[in-house]
Amino acid sequence: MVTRAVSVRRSASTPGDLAALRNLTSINRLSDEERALVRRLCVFQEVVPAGQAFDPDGRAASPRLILSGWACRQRILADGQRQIFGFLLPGDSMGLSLHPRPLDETTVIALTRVEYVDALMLREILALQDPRHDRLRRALATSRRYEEACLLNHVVRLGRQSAQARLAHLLLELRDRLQRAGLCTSDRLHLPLTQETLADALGLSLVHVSRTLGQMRRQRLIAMQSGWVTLLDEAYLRAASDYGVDEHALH
Amino acid sequence: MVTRAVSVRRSASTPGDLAALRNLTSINRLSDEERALVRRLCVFQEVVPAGQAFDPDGRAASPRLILSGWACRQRILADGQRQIFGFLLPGDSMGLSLHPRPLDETTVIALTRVEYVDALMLREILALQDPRHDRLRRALATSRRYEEACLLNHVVRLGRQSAQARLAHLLLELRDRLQRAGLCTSDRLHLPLTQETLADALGLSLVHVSRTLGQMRRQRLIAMQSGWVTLLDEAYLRAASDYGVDEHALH
DNA sequence: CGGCGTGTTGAGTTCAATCAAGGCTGGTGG
DNA sequence: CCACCAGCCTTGATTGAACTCAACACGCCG
Repeated sequence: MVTRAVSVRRSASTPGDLAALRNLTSINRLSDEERALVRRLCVFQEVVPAGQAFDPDGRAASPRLILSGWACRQRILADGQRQIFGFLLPGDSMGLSLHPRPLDETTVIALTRVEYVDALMLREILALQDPRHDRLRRALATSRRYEEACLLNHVVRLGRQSAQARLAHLLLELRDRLQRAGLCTSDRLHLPLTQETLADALGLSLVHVSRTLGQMRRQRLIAMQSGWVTLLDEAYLRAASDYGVDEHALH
Repeated sequence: MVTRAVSVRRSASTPGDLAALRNLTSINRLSDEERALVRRLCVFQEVVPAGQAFDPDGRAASPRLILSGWACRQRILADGQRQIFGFLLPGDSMGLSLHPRPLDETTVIALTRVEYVDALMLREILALQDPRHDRLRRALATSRRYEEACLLNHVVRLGRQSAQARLAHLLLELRDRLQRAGLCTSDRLHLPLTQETLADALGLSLVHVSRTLGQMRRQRLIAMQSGWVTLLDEAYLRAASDYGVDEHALH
């Protein structure tokens, strides 16, 4: 049970903003003005250590923009089981939608140390509908739609795919997302997730994830070392997991 | 493969509008003016026979309000398997959101004969942001949020629940939705779904759905006859499927 | 009547869960 | 420095849940 307060650290330095900017601009080129706006936000930079919940006290759910690190949306069931709905990567936002979404009500947990900026002010600025911020607003809306599209893919994985297909599909999706954010190459990604986390996302047991990954390694589909994954046979992985090229075609 | 054109029938009579109105008003009381607006829409009433796709040609996805009958959102995988994302009941809408959502891009299939109204004009009217239509707009937004909340529940079912729990959970959810719409009592609902449809929604095989339902019948948890389901032990079903009372608390 | 869609049931198989043990690594404290 | 522990990963053995294949029953309809 992670219920301690979020540790806070304000800082004028902006080490992480590049990642976030890259992600946003890869979706939709921003104006200099918007870029500067995002950069100014980094005054509100804060940090959550790994394993800790954002908004531990439940109700707050203040909007945030992730600069570095991984987080996930999850629900804990009555019997203690966990289901992960999706992952939040650098450049992703939470709670920024002007129209509240159920996704924004889910618990968010930091999987690694996460640097983020409080985006309360950003939300207020965007709510003004200033046309100068159109591109930024649209970029963030696209990002949210993308998250929802990933949720649909997640349903398909859970409902209709084998353990190996689920893993392959998720790896490809994460690779695509990281690559958009300029955070990985086409065949190699940093995956700071424990196998237990993968299991809770993919509806599998920890043990079976370990076995399946081992099997994929032996089949030379992937290679893993100290948190880095190499996709050795992307064509096969795509075919085996029914991963479409156009799945994420959003405008 | 269902690709024939949607059969169209215009009619001035409005037999189905009551259900839709009831559903909308149960979420948020409408003004007389809004009620009249919805009723006037019934000029655009049309019908799709069971098994047919809405927008068969792909790209259209015109907005609609379902008056009677059941439909589902689904995706067909490369190997022919089907995954159902959720069900659309009388009073539910599709494609009405002003901000396009991935959910609205999914294929929608009529599971029974479906009466609906084309809501293109309604969407245009709502886009005007006329404050007199505030309640209606909010009711529809709530309905969309509800759909998204159901999608999250769906993920939990698929990821972490047994066959029996999945069925129990889904039955309770459908009961709640139908009851809101004034279309069923607290313990008895009309379920016009084949077991194959249930299987494709719950990520199970047709055969296993049949077995599990039979088992639930033998355990006196439910009773079934000719498309009607009776929940004989709601308390047990709730507990066994971890179905929360407050799961659908949306404002 | 025969065919089709749907539901049921049995037998055998497969995939993934569970239980259990051990290994590796990194950190902590004696 | 080393002993110890905790967290994470791996592997084997066993169990169990759900799948597949197959046959058959039922109602409906042309």
